[in-house]
Amino acid sequence: MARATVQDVARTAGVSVGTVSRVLNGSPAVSEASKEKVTAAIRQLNYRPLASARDLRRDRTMRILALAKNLNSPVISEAFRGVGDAAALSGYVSLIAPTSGDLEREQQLVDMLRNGSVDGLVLFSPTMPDQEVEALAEQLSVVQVCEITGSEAAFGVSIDDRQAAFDITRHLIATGARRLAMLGFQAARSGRLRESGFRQALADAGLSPGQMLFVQGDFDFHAGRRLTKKLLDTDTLPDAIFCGNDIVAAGCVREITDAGLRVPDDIAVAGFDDSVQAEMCVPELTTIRQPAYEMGRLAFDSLLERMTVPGAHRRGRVFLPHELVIRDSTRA
Amino acid sequence: MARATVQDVARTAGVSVGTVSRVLNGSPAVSEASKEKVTAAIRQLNYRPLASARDLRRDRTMRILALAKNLNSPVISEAFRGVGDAAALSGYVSLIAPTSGDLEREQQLVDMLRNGSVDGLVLFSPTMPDQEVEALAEQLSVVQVCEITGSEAAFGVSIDDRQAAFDITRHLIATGARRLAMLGFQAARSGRLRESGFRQALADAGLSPGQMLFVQGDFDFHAGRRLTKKLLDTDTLPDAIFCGNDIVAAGCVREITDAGLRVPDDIAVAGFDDSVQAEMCVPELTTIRQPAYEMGRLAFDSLLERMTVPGAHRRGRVFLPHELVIRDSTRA
DNA sequence: GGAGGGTTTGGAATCGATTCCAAATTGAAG
DNA sequence: CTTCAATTTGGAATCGATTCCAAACCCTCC
Repeated sequence: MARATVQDVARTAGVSVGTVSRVLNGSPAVSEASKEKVTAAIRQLNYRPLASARDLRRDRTMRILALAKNLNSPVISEAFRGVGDAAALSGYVSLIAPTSGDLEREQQLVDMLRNGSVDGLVLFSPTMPDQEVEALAEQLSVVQVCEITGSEAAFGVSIDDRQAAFDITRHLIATGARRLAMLGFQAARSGRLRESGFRQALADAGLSPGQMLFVQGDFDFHAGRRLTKKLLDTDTLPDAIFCGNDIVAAGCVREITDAGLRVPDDIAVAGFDDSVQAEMCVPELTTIRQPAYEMGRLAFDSLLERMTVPGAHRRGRVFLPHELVIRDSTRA
Repeated sequence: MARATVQDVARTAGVSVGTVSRVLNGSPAVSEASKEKVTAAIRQLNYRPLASARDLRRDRTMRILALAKNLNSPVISEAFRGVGDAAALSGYVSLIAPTSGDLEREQQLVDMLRNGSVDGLVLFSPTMPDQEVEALAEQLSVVQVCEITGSEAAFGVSIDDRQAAFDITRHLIATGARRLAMLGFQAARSGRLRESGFRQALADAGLSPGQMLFVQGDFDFHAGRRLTKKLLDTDTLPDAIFCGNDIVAAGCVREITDAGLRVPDDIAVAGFDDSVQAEMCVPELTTIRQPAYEMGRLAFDSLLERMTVPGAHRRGRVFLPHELVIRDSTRA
């Protein structure tokens, strides 16, 4: 049995297609009698309006798409929950797709916005250069969350990564650390900002940075172990290590512990993101909490305005407050 | 500037819409001269075919949607990678959306298949009852991965959860355990199958199960701690605990360690899934590895056949082999 | 130079839902 | 019983890309 159309419904209900459409869209200009006939016919034929026909005519889809390198990240999945909940309140469906850092796949997904498959786009961790993000946001409905461009040309929601790294580094120094190392991720802007905040805190305290190690590939548990091993193989050990996220910090702690040293007594370790891994770690990690859910909500609100108000193009960046969460991995 | 249409392209290129469409779709029946004019016009107008118009005419979208309660699960995100890679090879875009276990939201997303917003659906952890899944699969392109219905009415790819739980429990017994407890999740079919495998292994060894504790809400780290605490508060301690996944097992290990007991010497612990958390845990977890990526690939292949071959409706279940990964949390 | 083959092209019809306009119906008021 | 306004209805036009059919075109060969 083929799909029923609005024509079929009109025929079985004994009314015109106009009336069927009016019932479907809750127009008040329909008599009670027609409404019942149409509703009955719809149920009888198991009719659903075809999305492509409706989208074509209405020129919108009520769908948005979010893109991230990777869906595992706890911050991103939480932020996407925020996007999704806000979207649902306004009748939008939100979908997400991983790009795996593949530029070609990212382009293919961004094309879904260009060709009208979705009404808006949320970028969590773009692979394309900042300039392209901004060019895209210039003419289409795009917002950024977490990983945002350096300029004010587009719109983005994030925490102040530089300040957060500065805060947590200052905490490390306050607990007595003097030789501080960092395990970071320079491929992302947020990673570079965190590096910068780290350096600034050291400079302010009159200290000079110890070893700065940066990952090339995945910024994960094994990378954390690998880099820490390299760190421990040198003669002068650091007394504190700042890691760009909790997972890497967990790898770091693990490698230190396996080497027979103690955290935080011999070496303090700090993470970033306050993901569940921060609590799974032994000792539990001092870290930075990001208001990810709220960031997602805010991003959708801005996207909605962009999609619905003609000519609205919000620019600039919103930085939500982060929180320093102190746990046993850094207590003196 | 409004969106350019195929008409606009035809006008600026000085050809007909038919020719433009032929160029767009790579038809050979176009002269080199026309092709160039059209390509130039397309570039000049920055033209992209509108998805809804194309989808309407072609009666397919080249998009599929995957649904899961939750995107964090490492097995699901890996399986979805498999789906996505296989889909990309066939020119399909694959998207995913979390349902949060909310029936209404799930229905809204399933409607995207019903109304032709996508061509196929991959279900990872449905919230709707099995019967509805099967009714849906009966008439539309749906496949299940990981969490599959009990009957052969629909199609699904999974491991044999019962057998896997049986295998790992037998391993626990082989390393000397005699009083075995379990932390499980009965809300999911896979959870019940794992429970059944666990019980069977005990029965085969002539043992009777110790405490069987089941979570109500989230099956996460904190739930693992909470349940383990309850377990440790009784007078007769178990000498091995089988947990329904690695995260819960990590919580379990943590609670045991915090209580001053040792894993595996006092109590052995086994997990499930072989996620990165199994390696982050101290000691590292004995667990079951699922070939998640391969499961996803296979599921897409079947979905593709269902979507493209008229009348094809593959039924039944495919169980891929799992692997028992033995680590320090259970070594004698 | 013309007939016959293949190649290329134009343009109308189509997909299915929405919307606008005019026509039909209803109801109330006189 | 008319008249007028308000309500309800039918149906054609529309959205933009694809596809089919017929017409136009180009060669080649006799």
